[in-house]
Amino acid sequence: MTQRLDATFAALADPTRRAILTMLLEDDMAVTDVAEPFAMSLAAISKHLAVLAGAGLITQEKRGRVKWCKLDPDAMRGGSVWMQGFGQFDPVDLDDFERFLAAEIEG
Amino acid sequence: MTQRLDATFAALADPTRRAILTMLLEDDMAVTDVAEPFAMSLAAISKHLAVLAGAGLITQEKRGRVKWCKLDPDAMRGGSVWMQGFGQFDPVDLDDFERFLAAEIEG
DNA sequence: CGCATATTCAACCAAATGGTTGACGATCGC
DNA sequence: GCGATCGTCAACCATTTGGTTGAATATGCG
Repeated sequence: MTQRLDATFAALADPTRRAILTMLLEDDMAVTDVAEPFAMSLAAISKHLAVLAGAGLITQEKRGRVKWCKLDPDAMRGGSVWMQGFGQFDPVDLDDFERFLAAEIEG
Repeated sequence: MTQRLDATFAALADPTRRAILTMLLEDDMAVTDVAEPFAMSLAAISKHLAVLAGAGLITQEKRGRVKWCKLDPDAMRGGSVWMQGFGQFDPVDLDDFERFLAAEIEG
């Protein structure tokens, strides 16, 4: 649980990766197309996508020679609930947060 | 704006720092007391607190020789709104999210 | 004053991160 | 089959990160 949050937040801590996620909000994309707007090698983007996939924030499916990247926003739920528990700036399921808190403390 | 999110998410990506934040949810604490439950040097905790303060997630006020650490949950709002915009798992101010999105894309 | 407590600083270290380039393995289209 | 395209792998590099220790700087207490 803790490691899941580690992965989620670490993945989101990079501006390139957040930009990729916003792009995928529009539509699923091939790796090459994801890379196109960035001033960075395809290999670098490929690594970023691997990080996002590792955190569960995207899924990748290879069809033919192109690998399609699809946003999986549900993977953000854990982190979102965690943050909301602190801020209380938005309605939040307190039971959810209590469980996260407990898991967090026992490491 | 982007850098702010960088700092927020990077700060939250470490389990020690998240645990510290949950401790501060209870009450304000001195640095030494924050460090007590961890199997790690005081200096290391001091650095973690500096990271949290740098991200605005806590404030530190020195009174006498002890430095009090106080949770500042409002600093989590930006990241929380950002995540909610993706997941849509909870009510969110869509206008807020649109602005974040725009800022994110132009880097 | 003199000692203990609270916290940071500085130097150092190992490991992780974010990037590069070049070669490579698949797959598509002609 | 062949050349172009899609994507990853491997090796390398610089920087950042998360930790250590030991010395230094305040501040409080008797």
